[in-house]
Amino acid sequence: MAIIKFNGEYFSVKDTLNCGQVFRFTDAPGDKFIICTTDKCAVCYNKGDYAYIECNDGDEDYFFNYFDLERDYSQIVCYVQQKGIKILSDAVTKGKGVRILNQDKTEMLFSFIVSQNNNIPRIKKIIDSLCKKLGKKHSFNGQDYYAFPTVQALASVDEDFYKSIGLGYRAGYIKATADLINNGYSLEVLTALSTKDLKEELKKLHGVGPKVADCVTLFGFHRADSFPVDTWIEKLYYQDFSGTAKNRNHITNYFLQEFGDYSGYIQQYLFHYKRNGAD
DNA sequence: TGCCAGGCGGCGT
DNA sequence: ACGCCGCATGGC
Repeated sequence: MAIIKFNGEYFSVKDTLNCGQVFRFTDAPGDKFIICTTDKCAVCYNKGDYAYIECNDGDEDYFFNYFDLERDYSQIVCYVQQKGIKILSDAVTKGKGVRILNQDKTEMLFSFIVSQNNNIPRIKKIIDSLCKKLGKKHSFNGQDYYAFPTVQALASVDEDFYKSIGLGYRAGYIKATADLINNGYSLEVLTALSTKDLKEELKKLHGVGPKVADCVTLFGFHRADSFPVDTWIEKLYYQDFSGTAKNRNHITNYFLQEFGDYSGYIQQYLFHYKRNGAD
């Protein structure tokens, strides 16, 4: 067992998990969280002035990168506060421990196809059953968990299977995308593209529109010049920014112009603030 | 119960 | 390019 100990000022495990970027985590006793990603697992928590990550020996580098620990978030928070926008300052004061995780591209793509027009508890449930039914069983800390399915496993079942676990009309999207990637389509080669081109490329996939593409560029490729607009952010834009743009694409463009390469971080602070309350 | 959820594809204009 | 509609399911 390895333990990563990291200054907790800009790393709140709880806040990082509760801003909608990740779905495979559960509560554990003692205000801890069990986090699964790809085929790995860790127990994470804050205690005193520090955040702790307990993982298997050999996974330290993976989780150091996963939690984006090489990045200086004080500089990001400073930029956000210097904008002088009240709701932003409030959001970042409340959520300065939010980090953007470096997650697996494939896992993000399938997870956010599942997420469309869906609610977070249900998204978590569906992804959990995908892993249980199609993922490889592992154990960590004496407890069983399941890896995110390989694309081979995802492609090995038919659309009816996906309907049977509650995916509804998204079943066809998952199946089509699984087949495509299993037949050789590579997400990794897309890394060479600019964020704009990357988004356009992702949107060609069945079931991937502007919002899902923005989530994949932000959470899977760590492109912070992305600003996903979902129903929460849309409400916030009209209520708290007195926005006048008429559709979600325009809202995205508004925020990108305002916040440039910091857009993705700001989106997370705002989403966290809006969904978890201002208290 | 009815509205809503980290929207998208298809279609008409 | 833009707007509208149907869509599966279940959380609350």
